[in-house]
Amino acid sequence: MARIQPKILKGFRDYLPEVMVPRTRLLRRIAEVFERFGFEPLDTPSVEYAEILLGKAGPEAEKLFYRFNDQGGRDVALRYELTVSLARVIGQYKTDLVKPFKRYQMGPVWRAESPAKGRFREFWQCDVDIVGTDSLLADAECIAIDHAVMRALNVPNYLIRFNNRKVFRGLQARIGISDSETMNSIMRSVDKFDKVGENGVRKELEAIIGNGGFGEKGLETILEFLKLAEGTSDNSACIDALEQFLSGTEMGQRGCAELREVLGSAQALGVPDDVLQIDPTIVRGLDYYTGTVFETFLKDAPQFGSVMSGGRYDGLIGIFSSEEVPAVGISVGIDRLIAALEELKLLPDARASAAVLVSVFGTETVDYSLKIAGDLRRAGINAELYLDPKAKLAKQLKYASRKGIPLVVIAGPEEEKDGSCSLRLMSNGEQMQVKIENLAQAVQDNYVDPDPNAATGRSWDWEFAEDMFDRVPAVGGVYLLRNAQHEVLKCGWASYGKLSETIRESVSGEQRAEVATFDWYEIRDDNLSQMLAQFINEKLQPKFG
RNA sequence: CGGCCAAUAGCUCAGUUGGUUAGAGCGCCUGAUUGUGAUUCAGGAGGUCGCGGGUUCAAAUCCCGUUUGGCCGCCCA
Repeated sequence: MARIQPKILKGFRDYLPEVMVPRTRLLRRIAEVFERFGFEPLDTPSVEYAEILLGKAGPEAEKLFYRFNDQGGRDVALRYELTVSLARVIGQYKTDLVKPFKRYQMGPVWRAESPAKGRFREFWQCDVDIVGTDSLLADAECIAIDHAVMRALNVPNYLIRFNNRKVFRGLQARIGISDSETMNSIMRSVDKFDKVGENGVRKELEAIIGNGGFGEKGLETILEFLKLAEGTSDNSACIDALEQFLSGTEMGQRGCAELREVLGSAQALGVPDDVLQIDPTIVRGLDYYTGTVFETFLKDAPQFGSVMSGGRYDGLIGIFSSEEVPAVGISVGIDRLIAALEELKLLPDARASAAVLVSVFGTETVDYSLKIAGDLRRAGINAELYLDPKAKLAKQLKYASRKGIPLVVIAGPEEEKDGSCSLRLMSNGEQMQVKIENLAQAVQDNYVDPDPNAATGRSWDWEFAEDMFDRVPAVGGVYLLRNAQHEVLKCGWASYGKLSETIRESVSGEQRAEVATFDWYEIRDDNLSQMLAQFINEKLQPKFG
């Protein structure tokens, strides 16, 4: 009988464990941020009635659906994106949902288009939306979420460029275009500004002129408008310039007022000014955005395009409801983001779930190894047991090495005799003898989580450098500053969430040169933190008091 | 959908006027006096040369068809 060839469909992918481990960590971290902002998860079926999913998709988009008849002859399709299902949920459970409805949803979507580099037929979307409020605070929250996600993933040098569609509508009024179809194609062209540059946009616009709607003068006005923000990093000056340019158009004035309000709220939420940039060339290619729009770029990897983007779309969610439902949301381009982080070497290189492999020396000592593995697991440590007691030790070590498990417990008859075991560090081959009652502690002390974002609750010997502070999780507790000789210079404490900034602000300019490293310990009780810091200061009498 | 290119071991590929039993590197498995991995040495497994047809004494090699993959364009973001 002929063997069936193992193969997968074009445009579909396997996620092997080595890519799945960092991927799920990343997704989990993003979900944590969403939940920190009070969003709940939602999931919906991947197959729905075609009439629902097709929604208001035009005949062009319809071709891109995986659509078929099920065994009962129903006309169904695989979901094309997540927003339509959200709209259906809003319409279907209207009275049950608390408004504004805040949900996040991560899952695969399917598009029957031709696969290309970075474009697949099955890929993940990761959406977070606020439905049912037109408050601009929601828009500002979205920008704050964007910023928080980038922070949580440890991304350096990102820029959130944002704009407001109403500003563009003001421009439309200014030029005197009334046809919204023309305006949509103009926006699609402008959206390519980054990719094709000013001249590319000019060419595209010239092509549109042929179809009527606006003339040479309008084209120059558009290009002039697009360059308003060029060279300035001062956002409020930028808004002023836009406002002046669009004076006399009601929509333009409203757009600028919204921009100003969202910017102010985002700043008040703690988004620093230098990651935010007003940019009139950001319009998003999709037709349905109505207000705030934004995109996020990595300055160190701009070729990947926007890794996270979103905006307000007040007309879309209401298609299954009787009234209009305002909404604002973000979509994380998870595949792009992973590709970009990989390029920048920012992906945790964790390949194994296990922190430690418990090897099995031989059939006589199996139960001893089983006990050790059980103890480690009860202590909350991810421990893998080698499953073949007859395998040579060399083979077991090789197994750990190939899987990227950093620690191996070796427990033969010699160790069993005195209730100990050997703990081997695969990174350098070092081995230590440990009593089994101390093993869990020893594993914890020697396990370096490959994910730099993992909040371990305590950490030692962090280099006292500017970029490290951002990696201290938002917790409270006690910290120690040390000099190059590892002597304690200062001990302090921070209340919940303030650890990072407290450490940063704890030394004066001249003291700073002396500080080499710092340690921190998470403590959830401020009183306890304070007492502990006081106690340490009394005991050690550190130089900086 | 249109154009160009490719398809030989798990992976990357060599194999040239058609000629014995199709090769290399990497990877994988086993071993090098029995308690130590990613280095070294020895050995081993693994291929109907994408599939179908044709030309020929003889095809991985030449011809036709077909399928799959890649790049460009169209489309989509």
